[in-house]
Amino acid sequence: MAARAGSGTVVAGRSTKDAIRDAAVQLFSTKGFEQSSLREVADAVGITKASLYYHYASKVDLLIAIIEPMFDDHRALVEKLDEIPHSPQSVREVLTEHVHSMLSHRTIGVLCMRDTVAIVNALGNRYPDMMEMHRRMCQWLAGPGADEETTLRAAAAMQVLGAALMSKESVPDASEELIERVLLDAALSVLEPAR
Amino acid sequence: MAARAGSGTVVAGRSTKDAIRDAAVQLFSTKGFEQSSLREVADAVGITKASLYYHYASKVDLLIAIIEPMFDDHRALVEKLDEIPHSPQSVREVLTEHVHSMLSHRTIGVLCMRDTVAIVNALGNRYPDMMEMHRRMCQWLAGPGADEETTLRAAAAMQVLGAALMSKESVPDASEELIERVLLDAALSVLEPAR
DNA sequence: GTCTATATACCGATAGAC
DNA sequence: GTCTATCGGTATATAGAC
Repeated sequence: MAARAGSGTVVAGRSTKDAIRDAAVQLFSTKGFEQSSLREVADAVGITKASLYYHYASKVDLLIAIIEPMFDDHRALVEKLDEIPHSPQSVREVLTEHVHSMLSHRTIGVLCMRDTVAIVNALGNRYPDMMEMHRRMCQWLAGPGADEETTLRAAAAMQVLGAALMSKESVPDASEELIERVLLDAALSVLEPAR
Repeated sequence: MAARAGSGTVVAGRSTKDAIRDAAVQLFSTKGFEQSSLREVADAVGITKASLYYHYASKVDLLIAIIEPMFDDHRALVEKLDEIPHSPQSVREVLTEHVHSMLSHRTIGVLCMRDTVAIVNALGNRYPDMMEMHRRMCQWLAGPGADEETTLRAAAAMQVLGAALMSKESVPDASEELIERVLLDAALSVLEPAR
């Protein structure tokens, strides 16, 4: 597939399939998954809806292509947790890995954070463990036998790391190193009880 | 179904209009605003879609009836900020008022947090300042002339307070007093640079 | 206030020509 | 790979009887 002139907008080196995914990320992030029609995605790419279906079998398949890499990273981390003993050091390591993983998926961050219901609705059947993963992460973070305050602090710490997914909006020019350092420190301080 | 004097039919002390709103909150929170049809809302109440339109002029009007109280509280706080000088004490007071306000709207918390894009899309024209309010709050919290780290810490602190809106999921049985105390302390610790 | 019935529009998805 | 054309379904919203 080479670059084309006229109404075609395919850039050399980037396949139509990738262009569709990128346009969909942009659209889904601003308008939401359900609020965006495949006709709008196709228009943004410069093709028709029928052509889009040549590359993706369904709207959900397109969403999966967008979400799956981040989802796989998150699952890989969560499934390790059972074998990691809960200690101040391991907490720091797990949080570091998590915030690092989130930063590497920043482009789809807003989509994940602000359109969660639609995504869960669309992918809930395909990934039944989707909801449980966040819960397991919070639970491990709180530690065994955690009381209500500790559980709440763990949930709040996860919220802090969620700020990484929206850092393109809040601090667009900040380096990943700064974001990782600051959010890790912030999350750790949330986990500590009042001084 | 006992009719009462004046306008409005009352079922067990609750008007049909209120019943519609409550059913919509429940449905929108679990399925999302756009994924929920007015037919589903009407079915949950036990009326038809056409009857629902007698009480609410449109789907967006129904959403407004749900969201507006929280939105008004938030705006009232944000519009005071210009006159509040930035000090450790005023930061604590503003955060306290904000988390208190959020806790009082916990029933629509999940809807606001997990379906933001759909809500902004539906109400964006009606409330143009919706997006800006969060930004102004973050900016005030960071203080005048804030650098990137401080700005990021302010955004993360706001994320922590957002945990209040999902506390029904994370710590269903916790008291409002506990949640308010813990999240306020957590948010304040996020704002402080590394020790 | 609630109903039945319907207008109108757009959606996801498919068929088949080129 | 991309197109035109269309199917079947469902959505919001309305009209008018009771």
